[in-house]
Amino acid sequence: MITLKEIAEKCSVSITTVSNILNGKSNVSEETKARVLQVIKETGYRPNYMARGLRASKTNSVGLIIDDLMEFSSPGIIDGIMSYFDEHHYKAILENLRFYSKWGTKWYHNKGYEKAVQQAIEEFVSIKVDGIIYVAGHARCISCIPNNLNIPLVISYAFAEQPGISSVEFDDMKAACDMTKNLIKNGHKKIAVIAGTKTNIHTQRRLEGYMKAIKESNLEDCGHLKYANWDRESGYEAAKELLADSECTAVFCFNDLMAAGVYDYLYEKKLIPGKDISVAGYDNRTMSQYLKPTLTTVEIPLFDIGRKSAEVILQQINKPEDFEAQQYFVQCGIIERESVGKN
Amino acid sequence: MITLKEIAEKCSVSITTVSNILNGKSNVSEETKARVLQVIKETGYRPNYMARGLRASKTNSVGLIIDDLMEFSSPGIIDGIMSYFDEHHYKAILENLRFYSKWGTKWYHNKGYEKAVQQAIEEFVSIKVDGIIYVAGHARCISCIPNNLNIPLVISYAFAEQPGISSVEFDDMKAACDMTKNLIKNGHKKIAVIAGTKTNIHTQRRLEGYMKAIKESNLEDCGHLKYANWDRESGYEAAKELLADSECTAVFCFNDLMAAGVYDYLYEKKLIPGKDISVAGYDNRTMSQYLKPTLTTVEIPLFDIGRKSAEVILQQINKPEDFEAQQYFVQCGIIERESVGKN
DNA sequence: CTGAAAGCGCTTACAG
DNA sequence: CTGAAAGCGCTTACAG
Repeated sequence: MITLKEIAEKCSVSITTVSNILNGKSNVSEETKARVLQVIKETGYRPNYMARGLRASKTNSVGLIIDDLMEFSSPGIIDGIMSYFDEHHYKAILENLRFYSKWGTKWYHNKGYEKAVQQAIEEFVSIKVDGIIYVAGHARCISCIPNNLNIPLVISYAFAEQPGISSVEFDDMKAACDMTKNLIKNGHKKIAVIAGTKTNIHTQRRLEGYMKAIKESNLEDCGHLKYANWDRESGYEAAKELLADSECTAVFCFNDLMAAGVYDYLYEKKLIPGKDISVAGYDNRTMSQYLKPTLTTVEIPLFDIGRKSAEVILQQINKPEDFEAQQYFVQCGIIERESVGKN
Repeated sequence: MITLKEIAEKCSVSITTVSNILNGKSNVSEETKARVLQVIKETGYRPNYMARGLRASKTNSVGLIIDDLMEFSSPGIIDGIMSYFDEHHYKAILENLRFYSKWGTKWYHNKGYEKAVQQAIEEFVSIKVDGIIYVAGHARCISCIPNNLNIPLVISYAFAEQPGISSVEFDDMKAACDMTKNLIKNGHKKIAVIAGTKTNIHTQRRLEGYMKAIKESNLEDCGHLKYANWDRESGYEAAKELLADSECTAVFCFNDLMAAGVYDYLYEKKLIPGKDISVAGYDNRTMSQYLKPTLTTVEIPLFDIGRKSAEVILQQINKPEDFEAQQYFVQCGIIERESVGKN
């Protein structure tokens, strides 16, 4: 591997000069600059990242802490982050905590997870990343970020308990409100809800959005609400209890998986989604367009959440003087497909 | 950040001694060792990664080059890699090439992609990773790895043209053979095939496996074969042409997406998969269990491919003397669901 | 505009 | 068993 020193020798200048050129300092004559740049190009010289990092304590890398890479939201967010990093020449170092794989769907009830996050942060501090993005597996208030952290950190897909830490989420409440209004616009007045787990923040925000839409449309909440636990089976069970003999003409499921469970129930009853009863989902998972009929759902802007997170962390790294912690919200879209019909 | 030097001062020993203890050298008395370890623990000292890397030119990190993180196979493979790295205290640095996003589904016909891969390799060499894993987006013979590469590299999900580079893939041929035999075991003698694109290696290997099963079962190839391009629409079109008035009782689709297209066609014709005609898929994508009836398919062991790739690269890094390039094949499983019935 | 020198925090022969 | 010293490849005041 060719070094700065060798470049300097080849050009008969000092290593200081070469370093200055590499770092875009203006105090070098055009003539030497051109000559040195030429040699650098010819030799294919690339600066030693470690040496630069050690000396300047700036590594152009940020650590990504991922609750679980296999969670449906993770790859999209990371993709967004990396597309931004690529453009700005930053590298991402991955720490995949694998919480779902290790501890099942209820991992966040296991307080051990907080220690794992803290260890990951420590690890990244030790390897001297310039900043950290914590990509959460689901929305929640995160309280395990050390208070004395002296390195930029932003939370993606969740938010921090303490002030001073930026986060970027999607506008859950607004999207639920929009979807409910979409249902109402289609003539539905009694809309059942299959929510997620009761204490979950997604559930709370979506419920709030639903209520807002009902209220703003001068309707009354029909009270047909069931809490379920986000999976297909629980959606099926909830549908069974909720739709058996209600007068609801539509069901709003707080995720696509539970909507699939509703489909299972309707299928059994020989009822057709979008015709006999309208069904709306949330998440726009890939499977939602393979359901028959296709599922009307809320699209979560994962890529944009990632991009924004990357933008925010690089701003905090490179312009710390302008930094001010904020909670950012990215807007969702409504994907209209076949499962919602006119009433 | 506390340094080695400070630890040494606190313990009144030399930094050499502390370094030796940290690196598990045996030439230190138990007494000093215990004392120093105690202080290290108390202070929460963590070695500076950059300094260690610079001096020892060993970073305990490997670069992951990903064709496209959004490809369905990528997260599972990466998850497997990282689970192994976690156990062995290695870090992964991600380079997401985003080929599908940038250049569409035909990116590998665009020779520019090879340059991007080479740049990514160069970049990783420059930042001094200990090794590189190239996670391909689909199986193929990769010919753009520099010959004079003096850093371990293994290919995951594809293989290298030149000798000397290990790869780990899944046993595509065997799985296709197994699935075909599964169909035959269910009494099907005329099995149509909806293959992928003609020159694709997955297509070739799966076709080979299909033929092998036909031959070993003393059946004759019914000749009902259509090449399609892996997506749902092409599966639909192929089904239309292939199943219109053939005597085939089963269709083997070379991926789940095309199988979904077959479902679309059958749905139109009011035919039921698994009853009127059997359908088999390949990939075990999430959506395959949301199709109705659920799809019988081949499960690709993504996690295991990742684990194995990680194992192979660490072996090559840490025991270069034992290294011998090999092409590894991980076995797939058959997921039997509802879309294949008795004939 | 240019360069000599110190130093980032470690590891590694080497001497004792 | 212990430590002084060189050096990994850079950046950064500082002097000229």
